[in-house]
Amino acid sequence: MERSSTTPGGSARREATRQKLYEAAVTLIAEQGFSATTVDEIAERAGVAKGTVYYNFASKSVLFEELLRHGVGLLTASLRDAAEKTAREGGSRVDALDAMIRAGLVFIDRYPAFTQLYVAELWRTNRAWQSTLMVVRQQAVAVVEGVLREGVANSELSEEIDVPLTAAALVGMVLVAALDWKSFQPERSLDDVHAALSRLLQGRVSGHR
Amino acid sequence: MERSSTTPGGSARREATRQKLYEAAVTLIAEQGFSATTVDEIAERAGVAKGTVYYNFASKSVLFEELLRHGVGLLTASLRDAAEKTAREGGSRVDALDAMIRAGLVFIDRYPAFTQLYVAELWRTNRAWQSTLMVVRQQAVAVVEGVLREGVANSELSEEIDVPLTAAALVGMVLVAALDWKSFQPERSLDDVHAALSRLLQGRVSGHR
DNA sequence: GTTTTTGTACTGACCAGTCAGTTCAGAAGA
DNA sequence: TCTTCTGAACTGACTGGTCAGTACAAAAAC
Repeated sequence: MERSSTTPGGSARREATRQKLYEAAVTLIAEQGFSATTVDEIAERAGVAKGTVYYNFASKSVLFEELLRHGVGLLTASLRDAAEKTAREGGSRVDALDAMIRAGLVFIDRYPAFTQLYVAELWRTNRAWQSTLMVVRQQAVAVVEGVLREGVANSELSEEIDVPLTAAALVGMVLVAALDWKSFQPERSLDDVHAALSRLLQGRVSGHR
Repeated sequence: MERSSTTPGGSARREATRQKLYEAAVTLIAEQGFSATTVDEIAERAGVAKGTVYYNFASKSVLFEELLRHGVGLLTASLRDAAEKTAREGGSRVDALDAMIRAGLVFIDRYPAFTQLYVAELWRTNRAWQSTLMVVRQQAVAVVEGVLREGVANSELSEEIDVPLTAAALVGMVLVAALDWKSFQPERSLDDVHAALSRLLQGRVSGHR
């Protein structure tokens, strides 16, 4: 009997196989892109037969879509956690943003391939999984937007800021800086990178003022 | 007689054909990715025969590499212009950064497909044109780094900033915000977007201080 | 008369998806 | 405990289609 959808229930064995396939697919697709990655490669890297891929997923693109959902789920949860923890501990909204920057960096540090793949596919148009991507993007950005809005509401942040645009810009700042970090100067520490971005967030770039 | 390398010289007619091919390729690859775009499609969209593609470029990936070089050349020139113009008019380095943000937005506004494609390919590893990308990326980021360094040198900017990382973060901020603008709220004006990013750059996000 | 483009046809490699058959893990019976 | 049975999970050779790149003769363009 086949399943092949977003099935939470499933034997332990099956779940393990799916996990192996996710891991194989994420690195290969990050390196080469979706179309340049063959199902045979994914199966080989995961150490299973090609048929197993199709036993577990309806198609190559379904595998990819579920991979996306899975990964962004992790990211969103981690951002939300960071924001809530800050709030619980009585931090300001700017502190929450800062904590989210760090959470983003930690995520990218742990799952660089996923991040790479996400960025590469996010702005493509005319692709099968377009709608999935939109949903999934909105989930992540919405967390940032939420904190910005709260900050504006309690006038901790200027009410002139453009919430959606600023949220996108912040996400972009972290994303690109982190990918650069991983690609071009991987020896640096997370704290280092975090400090640099924090400074930018809090406008401590200019010398005086 | 064949040519098919980075040939600056070439008849006007040939140059026109190449231009048509660039334009066709850039939109198709931005939408679908490199591997999912066929040479037949590119030829058809450009309104030329398939043989013409191979008369003008050695292969599909050579066409793509030259496209990259061509596009980033335009961007780099435009950033440099903005920085120099500001300097000539006696603006500060922060003004120069602001002008470069605007130049970046103008570029993305004019060549959204190229930008999309560039972002999608930049962090891929294991691809044929990897080295081309590295060179080309460095060209663009170097312009921003240059201005930051000058700012630090004349202590207009804090000497604690991390130049390469901050440059990457700024580029990312503009890139992602602009792609979001184009993809999700294209009705907004360039000035609007510029104002939001400018505010972020100058730390005018917090309400007080 | 030389360069560039056209159009069509072709080849050979590659690849997503299929399917008939095999293995496995654990339940039911002895 | 050991055997048999069952359905879920997995296998890998195979198929049909797609596509990069080639070939080339004839026509435009310069």
